[in-house]
Amino acid sequence: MTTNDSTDPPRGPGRPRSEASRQAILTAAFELLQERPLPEITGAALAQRAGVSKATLYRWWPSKEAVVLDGYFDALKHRIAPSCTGDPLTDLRTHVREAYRMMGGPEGKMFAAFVASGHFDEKLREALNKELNSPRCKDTEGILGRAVAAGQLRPGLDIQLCAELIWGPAFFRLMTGSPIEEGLADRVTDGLIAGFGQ
Amino acid sequence: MTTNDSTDPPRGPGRPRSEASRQAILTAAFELLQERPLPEITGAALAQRAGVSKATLYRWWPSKEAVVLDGYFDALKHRIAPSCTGDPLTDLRTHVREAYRMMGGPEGKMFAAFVASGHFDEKLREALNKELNSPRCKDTEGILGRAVAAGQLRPGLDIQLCAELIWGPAFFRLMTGSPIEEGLADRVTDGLIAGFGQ
Amino acid sequence: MTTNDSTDPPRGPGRPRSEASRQAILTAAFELLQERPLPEITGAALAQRAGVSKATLYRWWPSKEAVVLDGYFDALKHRIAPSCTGDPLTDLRTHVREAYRMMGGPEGKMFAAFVASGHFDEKLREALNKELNSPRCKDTEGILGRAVAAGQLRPGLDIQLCAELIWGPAFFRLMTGSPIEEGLADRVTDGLIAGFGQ
Amino acid sequence: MTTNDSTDPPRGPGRPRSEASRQAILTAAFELLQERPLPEITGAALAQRAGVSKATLYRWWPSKEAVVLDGYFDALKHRIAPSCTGDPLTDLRTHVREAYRMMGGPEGKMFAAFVASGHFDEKLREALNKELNSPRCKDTEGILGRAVAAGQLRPGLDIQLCAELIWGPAFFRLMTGSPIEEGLADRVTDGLIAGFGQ
DNA sequence: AGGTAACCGAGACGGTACGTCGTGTCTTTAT
DNA sequence: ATAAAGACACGACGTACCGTCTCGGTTACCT
Repeated sequence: MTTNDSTDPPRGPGRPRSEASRQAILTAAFELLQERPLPEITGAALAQRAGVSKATLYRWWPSKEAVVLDGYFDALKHRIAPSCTGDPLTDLRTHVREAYRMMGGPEGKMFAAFVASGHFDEKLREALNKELNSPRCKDTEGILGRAVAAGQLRPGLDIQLCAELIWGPAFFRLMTGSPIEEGLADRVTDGLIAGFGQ
Repeated sequence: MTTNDSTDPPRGPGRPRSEASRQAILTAAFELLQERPLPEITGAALAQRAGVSKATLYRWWPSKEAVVLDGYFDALKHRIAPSCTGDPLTDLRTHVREAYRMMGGPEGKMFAAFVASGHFDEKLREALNKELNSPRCKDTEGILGRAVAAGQLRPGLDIQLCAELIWGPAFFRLMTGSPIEEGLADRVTDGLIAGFGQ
Repeated sequence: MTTNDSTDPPRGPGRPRSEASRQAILTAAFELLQERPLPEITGAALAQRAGVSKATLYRWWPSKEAVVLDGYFDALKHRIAPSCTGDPLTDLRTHVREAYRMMGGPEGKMFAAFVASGHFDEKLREALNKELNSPRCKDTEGILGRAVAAGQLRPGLDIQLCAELIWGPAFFRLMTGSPIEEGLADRVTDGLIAGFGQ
Repeated sequence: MTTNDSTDPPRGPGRPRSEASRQAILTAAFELLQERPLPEITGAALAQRAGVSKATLYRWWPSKEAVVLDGYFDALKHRIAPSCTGDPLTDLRTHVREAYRMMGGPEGKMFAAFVASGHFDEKLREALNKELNSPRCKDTEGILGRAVAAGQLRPGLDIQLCAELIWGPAFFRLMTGSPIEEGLADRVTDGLIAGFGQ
């Protein structure tokens, strides 16, 4: 969440932080996250799986949720880089497709668990917004902006709202437990283009 | 969730279930729900507040979440009855406004807590969908259908999708912790009418 | 313990106590007593086995221990009737043998359970003393008295003490969990005769 | 019972067991034992009195009875050291007097509670036999043996039986709830010496 | 014949103790 | 200083049993 960045070692005295432990913890966290629902991941199990003491966990992270979230972030190298072909509408379609594919897959499962947990944990929620939700919305808004600029979407479009209209159904499905089926992304995109295109 | 229905007393032998206890429990549940976040509501506190034994709680409900959800349902007499003025578009606007007002207020806070908890509790989620989410979407779809029939929205409109586009941003805001401000409902409605009206 | 006597019916108005239920309860109590240790006999199990409601138990007995004790008494028709052959020393030997055989068998197991429970339950202890312990000691003392009178035991013998010396080892074995083996009774009797005979 | 021995600290890694907690628990156990009957001593009360968590109790002892028994043992420094004046008969008299005084006093009350509880708890019974009953009988037998060797008791005396004849009445009184009055010890000793002396 | 009263079964109730589990902290020795 | 090991205080959990109570119904006596 905060303390886990393995940046810059301008070391003072004493034994340095074990990079091996840090990696083992993050790996263990992600493994457990795939095996069982978040509330069933205990600090003890996490420590044992990583071959690490509980104290080490709490020395570097404020809570077990923070650890697991970092494990999730760490395993998440493939953020949705907004594709950029030149045709904004194609980019949009691809972007939404990828987003919905992710939300409908195992990663979405984890994401939903964090969103749910975040409702009772401010820190967690903020980290999640900062690292995932905000950038993703910004990406979407960027593409929408380019489409408007290219004259493919109506000028004066409420871009921020439009981004929320895109992500909204995914959240709705995720949190109500409905599946995010194959064609949903295109239905959303088509609908919006039909409505807001020109 | 299931057992709480105070319907039909075709009694067999034995002491009948205490209606007073049942009501006290539901009331206590709703009170506590207003006072603190769901995970901080304990079974013992619930029982004590209701002047009831813990055993009585667990005799009738499978978990404290179920109790609290029932308390929430019980206190929820004012479902959003879809207003029906005659003008579908006005009805739609009113409907969305009311929905967003609810989602943005204290009741939405509780609702969000149940949605979040439901992610880790199938029973809870199903009850929530059955009692709230599904009926609300049906209401929305009904209004949209009438608007289409009245020729105020484009024929062939993907009504189910459109309902999700309406509810989606509310869920998005709720689960990311963003406020659902005053004008959001109208922005959504206006946007959709602008896009899908004719 | 007290209320269970099925004596004299000088009845007033109202439905009379069900003799069938009373018997069923006592039988069930004794059956359960043979099946499991006393603390594992619950009021509910007792009632269920007897096909009776818990209320009926508590209407007639003050506690479940009292019920089970009555079941034990009820099944105990063969009190050790002090044999009386004419030779007091032979009678004594037979009496002690029978007493120790009982204490070493399954009945002694139950008896010990009541003695143990009685330590934490005054009522229970008193009933046990009144119905079993006192009469048994009286029997023993009677035989000892006859032996003294017949000049077979030393005159001036402390008869009450002697009875306790006879019963003492049995209690000692019972409460320490040591077995009461075949020959113990005779060892006790022989020892005492050797010491106190003349 | 087993785990409480504060012996040998050949320590490995990890936080060592808190000696302070251990002592506080044993002290609390003994205090409570003096205040109320054993079955009314609850695990929670024990923990609270000792300023310790319930988990710590159950980490080291299998049951509350075991804790209390250890508390009892711990407070019991004054085992009846068999007095040894030179005259075995005097020693015997003193030994029995002390034994009966103990059994008749408050310590005997506790002892009886453990004996009673032990009847339903094998572990408890074994610990009690190993720590108290067996050594005490061995002491008695030792004195009896010396008396026989000194020619003060009849040769060939059944020493083990004789020890049980000595302890038997004390158990009898204890478990039937009769008082162990002042002169009982001497009556027993005198009776046995009269019978088995020479 | 009808009334009254004590009984019966079923089973829900308040209360209390149980023993377990998870959290985050603290205390050791070893690196 | 940091690590593993693991003991610790705290507090919630859900279960079990106790003895009481509240129902609808059932006998019996007593007018």
